[in-house]
Amino acid sequence: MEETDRAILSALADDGRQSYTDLAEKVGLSVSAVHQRVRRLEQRGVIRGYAARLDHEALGLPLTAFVAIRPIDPSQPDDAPERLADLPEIEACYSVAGDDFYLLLVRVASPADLERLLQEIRKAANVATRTTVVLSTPYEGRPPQIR
Amino acid sequence: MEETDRAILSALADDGRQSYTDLAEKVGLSVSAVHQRVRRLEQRGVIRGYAARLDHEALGLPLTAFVAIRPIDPSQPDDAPERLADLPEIEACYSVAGDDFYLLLVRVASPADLERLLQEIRKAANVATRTTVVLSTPYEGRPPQIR
DNA sequence: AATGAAATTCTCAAATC
DNA sequence: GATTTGAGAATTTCATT
Repeated sequence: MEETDRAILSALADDGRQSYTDLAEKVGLSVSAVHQRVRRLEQRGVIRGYAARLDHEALGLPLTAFVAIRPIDPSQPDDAPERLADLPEIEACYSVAGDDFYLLLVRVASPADLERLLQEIRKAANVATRTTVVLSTPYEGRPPQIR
Repeated sequence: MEETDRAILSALADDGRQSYTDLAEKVGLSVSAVHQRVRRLEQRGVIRGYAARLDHEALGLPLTAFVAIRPIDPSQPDDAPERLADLPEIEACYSVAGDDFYLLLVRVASPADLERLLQEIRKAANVATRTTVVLSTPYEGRPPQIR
C-alpha cells in the first residue's frame, strides 16, 4: 500500500462524501489522479462502498446488545446465520471460537423489544442465547489502521 | 419519521455517495427537495456523517477479535476507554453489563500482533483480558432498522 | 500523473402549491 | 411548511498529452 493511497483511504474513512477536489488537495495530487486512484481502490475491493453513518438513538434504537448463541442440538446442521439473516435488528453476526458459536450485535428500541427479539432468535435458529447489554459506547466504528 | 425520510436514509445507508439526482429518482421527489431533507437529517443528527467501507483483509488486517476487559484493581478510577483510545487496532469500545466492564472490537494482522496488542491493553489500562477470536463474519455493518 | 473540456451535479435563490 | 423551478457554480468524468 502506497503512501498516497493510505492518505486517500484515511480521508475517505473519515468523510466518504468529500469531493475529489478536496481529496486532491489533501493528498497533493491533481483531481483526475485522485479520481483514478479511488477507482482503482474500489475495483481492487479495498473500498467496498460508502455508507451514511446513522445515529441509532435518533432512529429510536437506543438499546444495543451482544447476543452469544449456541445450538440446542449440536448434531443439527449449523445454518444459524442464514436463519437469522432477515431479522433486521441484527446488525452483525460473527462466527467465534470459544464456548459459543456465534456472536450477534443487535439494536432495539426497548428491553421489551430485546425480549421479543431473543425469543425470535431462539425459535428461528433453535439456539440458546446469552445476552450482554451495552450500557454506553465510548467509541465505535473507528477507522481501521491503514498501513 | 416520515416515509420519504426513511427511504432517503435507507438509500444512503446502502450507498452514501450516490448523487442527489439518483436519490431524488428513488424517493420520487425533486433534487432540491431531497437535498433539503438530507440537510435537515444531517442537522438533526440522524445522519452523523459518511464513511468509506474498507475491506479489512485487503488492508492486511484479516484477524478480528473481541476483547473483554476487567480492571485488576476495581478501586482505581475507571478510565480504560480513554487510556485505550490511541490504540488504532481498537475499532470499538462498549461499556457492558455483566461480568466484564468493557468489550473491545479489535482488528490485527496476525496472532502475533494480537498477542502484542493484548499486552498493550493490559499494560495501558491495568486490566485483565478475555479474548474471543472471530473465525468468520457471515455479515457485519448491516443498515439499522429504519421506521 | 496532469491538462483541458464537456457532461453532470450541486447549491441556493425565488416562486408555487 | 414543503416542494418545484431555474440558473450559476462546482464537480465529475474522460480523452489526450
